[in-house]
Amino acid sequence: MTIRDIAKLANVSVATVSRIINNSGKVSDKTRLKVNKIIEETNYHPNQVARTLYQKRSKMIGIIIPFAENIFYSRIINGIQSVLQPAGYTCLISFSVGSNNKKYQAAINNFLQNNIDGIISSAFEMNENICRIPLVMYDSANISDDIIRIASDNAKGGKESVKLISTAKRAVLIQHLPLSLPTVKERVTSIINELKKRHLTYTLQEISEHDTYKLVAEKALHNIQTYDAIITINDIYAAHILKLARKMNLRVPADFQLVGYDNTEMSELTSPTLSTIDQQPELIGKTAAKRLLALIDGKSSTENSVIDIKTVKRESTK
Amino acid sequence: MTIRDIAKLANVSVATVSRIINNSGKVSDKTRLKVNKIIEETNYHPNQVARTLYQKRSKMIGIIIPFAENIFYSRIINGIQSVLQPAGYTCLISFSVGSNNKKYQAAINNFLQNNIDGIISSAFEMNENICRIPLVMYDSANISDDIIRIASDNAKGGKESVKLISTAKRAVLIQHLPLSLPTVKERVTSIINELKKRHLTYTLQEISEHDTYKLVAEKALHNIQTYDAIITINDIYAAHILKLARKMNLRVPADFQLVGYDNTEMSELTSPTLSTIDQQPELIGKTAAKRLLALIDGKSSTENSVIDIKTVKRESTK
DNA sequence: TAATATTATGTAACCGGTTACATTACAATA
DNA sequence: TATTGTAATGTAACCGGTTACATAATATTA
Repeated sequence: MTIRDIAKLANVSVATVSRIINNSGKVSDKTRLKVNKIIEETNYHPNQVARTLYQKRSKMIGIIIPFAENIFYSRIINGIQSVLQPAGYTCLISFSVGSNNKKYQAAINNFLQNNIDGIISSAFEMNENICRIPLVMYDSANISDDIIRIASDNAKGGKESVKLISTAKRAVLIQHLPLSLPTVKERVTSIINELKKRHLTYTLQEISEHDTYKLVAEKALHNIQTYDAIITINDIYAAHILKLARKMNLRVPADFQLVGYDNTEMSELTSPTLSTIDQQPELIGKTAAKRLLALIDGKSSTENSVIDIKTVKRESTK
Repeated sequence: MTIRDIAKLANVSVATVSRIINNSGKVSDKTRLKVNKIIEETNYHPNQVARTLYQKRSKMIGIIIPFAENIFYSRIINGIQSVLQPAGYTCLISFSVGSNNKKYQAAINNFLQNNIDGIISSAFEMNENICRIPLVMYDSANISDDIIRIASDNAKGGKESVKLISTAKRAVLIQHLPLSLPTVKERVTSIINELKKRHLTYTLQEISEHDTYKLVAEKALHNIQTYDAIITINDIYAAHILKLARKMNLRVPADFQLVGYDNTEMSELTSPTLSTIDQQPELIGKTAAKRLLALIDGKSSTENSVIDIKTVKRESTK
């Protein structure tokens, strides 16, 4: 069933049918009624592909997600979708791109070949093809002033982590992923500043993404008698530290305080429950989508959006 | 940059360029080299939309996901993507469809309008439009013999749950979502069969999706002195029960045994760690994608795929 | 060398929409 | 009534690919 079939059935031209479908141009009420009735009866739905070909607008947004199995990104997607779907947009998603540049380029090319209207992407390589279409980045570095970046308030997140364990007397252990990751850099810098301001000493311990949770927990507790508190990478790492601490008969927060990150489901299920920082990923996603839609409609500034974090005080800190 | 531009630059016809791009028909080596060089130099990529319009094959698969924030579905997506992406397919995903039939229909219509090549969907309403395109279902009822269904071995999952707590002397409490959900029905039926076979008594307790975790935990432990074991809905519910049990000074598995489902990250982080059943969602996703590709290529039978489960024995059972 | 088969290339229609422009119908005005 | 303006509708080109069919070039065979 095509627009020409409808036109024939209604004894009008394709232009008239198109006008009715799109509510554009002048059409008499009589004709509109007649055509709409036939559209209804035949359950006709215009083909989006044909539309896209001519208009170069696909009503599709390309989304790049580094890791599919990470709940943080799932929540971001949830936020994105909650804005895009009511606006009539569909999501073309490339998962598990990780930091694989080849996969990244393949995903972008695929988007471009499908006349995508815009891209929401995490960390990302510059490419002249991309810059021509609306782009919003999340969870990545501040690459250039021309590119909108949606990021959690990592500085505040770091500062609030320190506040949670501010009663520490001895040194604080900071576990972190490589500082080459911009979000990590921001957070750790802020943690250090706040510790210094409070005249607390600290030790940095860099963790590789390839280290097992178990190993990271062992590293955390190896010299635990030296420390009063651990600020670790996120809730999962924190939960593994708690597990090992239990085995070692260490009490939290009596022997040491512990701070996670992300406020995942498990952070309120551990014993003790975890103090943590909520990045509000749904809000990150929503904001990214809103900014992108504004950009597509040509009415957006290029300033970045910083998403507020929420401090969640629970039992693992004093 | 279009195929006509390339043809002009290379002094050949569009047909020749098309043949070269698609490796179809006869082309002399000389011409092929000349054209490929220009394609390379201009970084030309054929437009997928135009292709799709003519061929009615979009190289896109529509995926319906009920809940974006559920890690179980994230893992299924991961599995799907790991098969589809190397095969050159892109995923058009509708998240958070839940059991909202309106959203469901909208998603399907959107897929059809985009000339999608196939659909991977969870629970789903019949619709004459859909049946015309390749479809694979997961996590849903066995609607009809014509539709391929990929499902976890719920019967085995139920049976293994019982085996985990088989030392129980008193009754077993079974918490479950409404039996109108086909997967729930299968599992609970199997649990009951296995309990009967072992001459164990039991109580069924139906839980609503809208009940809070806290409430469900309270319901679970309300008459706990009556029970020796609880088989609950999944790991999250189980973890909440553990949390409340701790508060009530109940020991697990000494006072009662507890079985979760899904083998989520948190199941090895609780104290005690949770015995659970792994549905292997990545495998479900992979299988669904493979079956769909076979169906698209017209070389698939309509028989269902049952995905094996893995029993994970941990500390919450004896 | 002419006839024929084979290979290489080109032309134009097609996919199913949108829209610039042309045309027709009808109402308003002189 | 003739003229002009406006509303309604129609025609055909266009988007950027693919492919059936036609034609040209070259190789093979008699």
